[in-house]
Amino acid sequence: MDPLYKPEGVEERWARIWEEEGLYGADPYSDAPSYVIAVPPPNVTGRLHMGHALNGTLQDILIRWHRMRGFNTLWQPGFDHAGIATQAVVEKALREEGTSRHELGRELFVERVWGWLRQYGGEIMAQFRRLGCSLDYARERFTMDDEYVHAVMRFFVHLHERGWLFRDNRIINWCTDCQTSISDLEVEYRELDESLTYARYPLADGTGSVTIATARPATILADVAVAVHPDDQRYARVVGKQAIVPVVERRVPIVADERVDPEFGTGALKITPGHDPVDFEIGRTHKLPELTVIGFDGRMTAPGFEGLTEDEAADVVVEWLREHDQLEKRESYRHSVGHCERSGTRVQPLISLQWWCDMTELAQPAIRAIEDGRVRLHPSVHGRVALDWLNAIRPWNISRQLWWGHQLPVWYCVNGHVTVAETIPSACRVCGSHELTRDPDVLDTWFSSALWPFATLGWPEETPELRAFYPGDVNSTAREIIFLWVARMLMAGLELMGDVPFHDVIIHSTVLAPDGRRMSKSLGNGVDPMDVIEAHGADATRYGLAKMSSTQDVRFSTGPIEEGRRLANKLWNVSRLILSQTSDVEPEARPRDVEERWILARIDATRAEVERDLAAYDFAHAVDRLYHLTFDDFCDWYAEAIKPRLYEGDADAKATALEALSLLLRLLHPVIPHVTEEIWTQLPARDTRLIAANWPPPAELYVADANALLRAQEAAERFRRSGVLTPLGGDEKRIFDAVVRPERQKANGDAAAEIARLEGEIRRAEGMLANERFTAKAPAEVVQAEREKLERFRRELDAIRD
RNA sequence: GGGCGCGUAGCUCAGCGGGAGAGCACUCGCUUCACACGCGAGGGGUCGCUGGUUCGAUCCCAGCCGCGCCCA
Repeated sequence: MDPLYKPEGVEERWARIWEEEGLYGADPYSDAPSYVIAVPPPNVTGRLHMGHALNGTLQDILIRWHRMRGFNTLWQPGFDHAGIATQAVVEKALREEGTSRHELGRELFVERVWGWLRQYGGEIMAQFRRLGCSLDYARERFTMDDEYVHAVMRFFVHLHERGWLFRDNRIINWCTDCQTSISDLEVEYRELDESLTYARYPLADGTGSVTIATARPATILADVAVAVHPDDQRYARVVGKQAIVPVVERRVPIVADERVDPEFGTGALKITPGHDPVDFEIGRTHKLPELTVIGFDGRMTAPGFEGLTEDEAADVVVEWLREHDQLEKRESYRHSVGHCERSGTRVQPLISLQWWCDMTELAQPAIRAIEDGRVRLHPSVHGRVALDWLNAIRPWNISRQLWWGHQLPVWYCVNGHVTVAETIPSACRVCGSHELTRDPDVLDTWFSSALWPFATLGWPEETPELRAFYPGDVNSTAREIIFLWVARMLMAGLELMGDVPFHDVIIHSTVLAPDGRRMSKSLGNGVDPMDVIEAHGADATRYGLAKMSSTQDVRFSTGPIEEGRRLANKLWNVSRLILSQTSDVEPEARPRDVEERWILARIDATRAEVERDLAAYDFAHAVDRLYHLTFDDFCDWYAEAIKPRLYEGDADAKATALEALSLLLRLLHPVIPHVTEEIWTQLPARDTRLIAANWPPPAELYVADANALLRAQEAAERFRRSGVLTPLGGDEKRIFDAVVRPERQKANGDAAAEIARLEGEIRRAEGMLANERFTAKAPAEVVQAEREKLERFRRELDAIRD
């Protein structure tokens, strides 16, 4: 064994062996209790980013831990087809070839996408392998697999039969760049500095005018009303009258509606249902017409304005207002404006004929599941966020104007009837017409991901997998995915399977860039986890990421990763020490001396603490405990203390050391699997791979009397600090001599400093105890503890002075 | 605009009602036969600010100042 642990090669080798030996595989026929995590399906075109690496690490720690505890674990791998992202990638490639999807036509285009995916897709699973993630790779699923498509079609038909799907012209978020609608959750808001235009709308009866404020003057052309708040006294007299829209000179009603914010602008709101979501709602309430003046290319369609950009049209409108003395003022205005998160293009709210899913009934069981704790979010604050969203849930626009994805199982006949069917129908359900046209749209990607926890198991077929592995246990994901995935998986699972898809949802921290901002491609501040693995090893990366997981967002730093690397190296070296001296024995706990009972007790206590941490999904603390167990307890004290006996050839000490090491390796394995497996291989008498070894059971036998250890440690500290040798006897002295080796060490401080330190402590304790209000009001045990500390410091001081 | 969260050692972060912690960085001492990716010791903090509650506040409450995220 090399004195320096080098992960290169070792890690790849173990990852390969574990997978080849089938140790990642789940068994649907096993009698053991199952433990199931479905990986949040990464985008098939994506590459591993820090969020994936962190999430993969946490899930793998849980999976490996449960596997060692005897659970039949399934970590379900696979991909999401990522409609817009994948289509965009392939379209870009086509553009570079000088062609386009429209030139190819739909069928050829879809073939191209498959071809592209065969060549470049799915990279992430290889990266997960490199990280040591023990997904059951043989079970990889893709949301575009035939079986999966079947599940999606079934889901659509099911929702349709329930009466929750409808087709309607409603306002949507249109991306003029992607040429598709996008859901509310795909819109990101950005602050923009623009201007607010105040325009006077004359009253039709000639009794004056109403001034409105708008950030988008071009949409005046599509105004169909003016609205004011019903309680707004300023406008009470005009409600019910008519106003004349500038430029187009349209007479429109002035209505009262509570959704108008009296504080905004003048308190009078122009209503443009065709181009604003709130106006759309108000328009529907008041049964107003829905006019559109902007097309799907973002250009004006209004008569006389055709082809102009919105800004150009705005200039014309404002100029008209100025000429007609109806422009009151323009002022600068900062507001947040929706942009397509994919393309960055400003979202164009438009009215479009789309398929929608009414979510109200789907949401109710999900709300109850969260409320009654069948699904728990960690940290729990996210449960409330999810509930807020579910309680205010809105119809979901599920159709996308794309070619890549699940084409809607909807056919229209020449007579305008709609047929919804899982498989291609031969005739219209209503009139029997054979002239059917399939709806060209595809489903929102999240529509299919909602089925992930059970469609991957074969639903709607009743497979052994579905019986064995549903419901699952944990869903681990990033905060921004709560609504996109977690809530929708929950709703779909409850609706189709009658049970929650998982019981615990871990919302992990966001790993920020070192500069404290979010890692982003456009900022170029991202850290590639594969570079980190390359530089420090997968084990170190896993350790570091677990350490950086938290309820809070954490800036990425290499510190914790390097800590993991040192841990691996430390473990490697203490293993070298023990293995080099113990080739003639087998691991067995035969503790004879106090330090042996002590380390076994420490290992067991840490086991219990780590179990508590992991059960609470507190990975950072679990990992921290393991670090200190290894460095401080195992290496600094235990290994040093038993060295003399190892060198003497004490068979009991050797056997116990091997056993202690074997326990330590098991505790560390879920976090740093490669190095622990590599060392494990060299242990004598192992009958299994470490990945499949049993997690140490509670060992209450070794509740050790640690006083001798404690006194030796205190004496060591004092000696090193002050040069003062504390009189010790028996085990205390033996341990002290073995670990400290005072004959070879120079003390650093001096006795005077140690005396001063103790005197300070005594003054502090005396001061507290002299305070009558403290002794009278503080709990008795606190006061008592303080008295005992005082006595101890006095005793120590006396000992030094002697 | 609504909601949530964060400001603790030079850096990254724990702690969240009874003596301010870890890792890194820094200083000093160690060619100690597992490890210099090591061992030992040490310096370094009015725990964002201002009030309040309490015998006691980094921790609880209120306000303020910075920073961030989510939702509209």
